[in-house]
Amino acid sequence: MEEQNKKILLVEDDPNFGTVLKDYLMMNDYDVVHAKNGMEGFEKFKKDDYDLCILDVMMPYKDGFTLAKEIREKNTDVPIIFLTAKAMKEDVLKGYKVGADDYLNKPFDSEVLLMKIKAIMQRKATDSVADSKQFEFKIGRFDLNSKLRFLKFDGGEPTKLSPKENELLRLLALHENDLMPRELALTKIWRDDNYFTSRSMDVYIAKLRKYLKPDPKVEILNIHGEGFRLVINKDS
Amino acid sequence: MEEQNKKILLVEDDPNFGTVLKDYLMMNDYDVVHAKNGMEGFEKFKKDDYDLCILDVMMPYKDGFTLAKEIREKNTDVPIIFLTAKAMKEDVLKGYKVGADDYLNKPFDSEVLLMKIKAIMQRKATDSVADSKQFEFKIGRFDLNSKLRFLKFDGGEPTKLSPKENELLRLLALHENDLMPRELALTKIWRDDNYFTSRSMDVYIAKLRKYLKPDPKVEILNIHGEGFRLVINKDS
DNA sequence: ATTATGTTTAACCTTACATTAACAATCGGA
DNA sequence: TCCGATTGTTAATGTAAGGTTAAACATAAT
Repeated sequence: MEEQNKKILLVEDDPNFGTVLKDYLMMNDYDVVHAKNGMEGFEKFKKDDYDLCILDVMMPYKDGFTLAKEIREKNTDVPIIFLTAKAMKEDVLKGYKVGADDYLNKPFDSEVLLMKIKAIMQRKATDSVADSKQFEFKIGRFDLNSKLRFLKFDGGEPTKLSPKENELLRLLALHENDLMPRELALTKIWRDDNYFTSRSMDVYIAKLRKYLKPDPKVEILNIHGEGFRLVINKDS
Repeated sequence: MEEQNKKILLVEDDPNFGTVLKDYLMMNDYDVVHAKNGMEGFEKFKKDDYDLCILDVMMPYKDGFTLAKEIREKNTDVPIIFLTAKAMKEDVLKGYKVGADDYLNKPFDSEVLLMKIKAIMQRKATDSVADSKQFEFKIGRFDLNSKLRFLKFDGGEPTKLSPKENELLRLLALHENDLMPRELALTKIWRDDNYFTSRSMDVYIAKLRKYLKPDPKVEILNIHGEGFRLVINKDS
C-alpha cells in the first residue's frame, strides 16, 4: 500500500539528457525532481527533503561542486552522486573532497547508476529511524505505543492496533481535549478527502471507541461537521 | 588516546602491483595485509578484523567475487572495493550485487583510490552505533554467539546457525523488544528488497521461531507491514 | 560424482486490514 | 417539527501480508 518512494533531486542542465534520466529513474520507482541548473537545484533542495542528490558537474551559473558545498552546509548526510563528462582526476578529487558518495563518468550505463543508487540507499538504511517523533502517549488509564502499534490498559496485556487505528488514535492524542479536525485526519492518514474515506474514518472511530470503553473517563466526542475530540475526564 | 590505524586487507595476485599499492597505502597510514590470491585472502580475513577489503577481481584459484561472497557470509558490514582491469558492465553489476561499496578500473589513479577509501571510512564512522561490534547476546535462556554462529540453550550443546539465520537473529537481538523493520533486514542481509527476498526472510523467521521454541518466554512477533519484534517476557 | 548444507521459490492456508454497503440514530437548520 | 446531511455501528467483501512446509536450486565439502 503506502511504501513511500525514495526522493531524488536531479540537477542536470542538458534538457534532453535530464528528461530521459528522470523518466528512467521514475520508471524504477523513484520520485524525481529535476532542476535545470545549480540555482534552481538549491531552491528545490531547500524546499523539500531528499534521499539522494544527483548533480551534474558542468553547469552554467552554478557548477555541481559549488552546489554540493551549499547542500552540505544545510545537510551533512544526503548522499551525493556526481555526473561528469570528462574523467579528470582533479574533478574526481574535488568531488570527494566535497563529500561525494560516488562518481560517474558520462556516458554511463543506466543500470550501473541504478545499482549505485541502490547500494548507497542501503548504506543509509541503517540510520533511518532518527526521527524523534512522539510515539508514546498516556490516555487515561491507557498507554499507547504508536511505534509498536499497541494499546495497554492498566499495564495489562497489550492490544494490537492496525496502522489506521494507530495513526488515528495518535492524531487524536496529539490534540488531546482539543478538536481534531476531520479534514486533518483525512489528508494526513487517508491522503484523500471524499465521501468514502470519510465513512471509512467513521468506522475507525467506532473501533477506537470500543477499544477505549474499559476506561469510562476516556471518550471520543463528535463535533458535528467539524471533527472529533478525545477527552479525558479528570473529575472524580 | 592512541589513534589506531585502519586495517586494510588487500588481495591482489600481481606481486609487483600488489607490493607497490601496499607500500603506498602504508605510507598513508593504513595497516595493510597483502594476500596473493583468493584462498590466502580468505584465510587472512578469518584471522583478523579489517576495516576495509580491497579485492582484485581477476585472480587464479578464487576470483574476487567468490571471495567477496565468502567474506560477506562472515561479515555483512566490511566495506569492499573491487579492482578490475576491464570495465565490463556485467562485472560491475555483479560486484554491487555482492555488496561492493565501490569499484575501480585499472589503471587508476592512486590518489583517487585514497579519496574513495577516505569517503568510505567516513561513511562507516557516521553510521549508526546500533550495529557496532556486538556479537554476543543473551536471549532469554539462550546465548547467541553471532561471531561463531551458534545458539546455546541453558548452556547446553550449541546449535549451529546458517549465515542468514545468524544475521537475522542478530539484527532482531540488536533491536530487542523493539521494532526491527523488514526493510532493514532486507537491505542489510539480503541486499535487495523485493517480493522474493521478502518471502525468503519469512521462511527464516519461521526457522528462528522453531529454534527459539524451547524458551516459551521468547517470541518473535510480527507487526503487520512493518517488521518483527523479538520480545523477551520478564514476567514470572 | 555424491552428499551435505544453505538458500530460494512455490504452493497453500490463515490472519490482518481497509473499504464498502446497509441501516439506524442524531443533529441542525428551514 | 420535518428533512436532508452527518454520524454510529455492524457485517460482508476483497486484497495483501504473513506462517508454514516442501520441493527446487545452488554451492561447498568429501
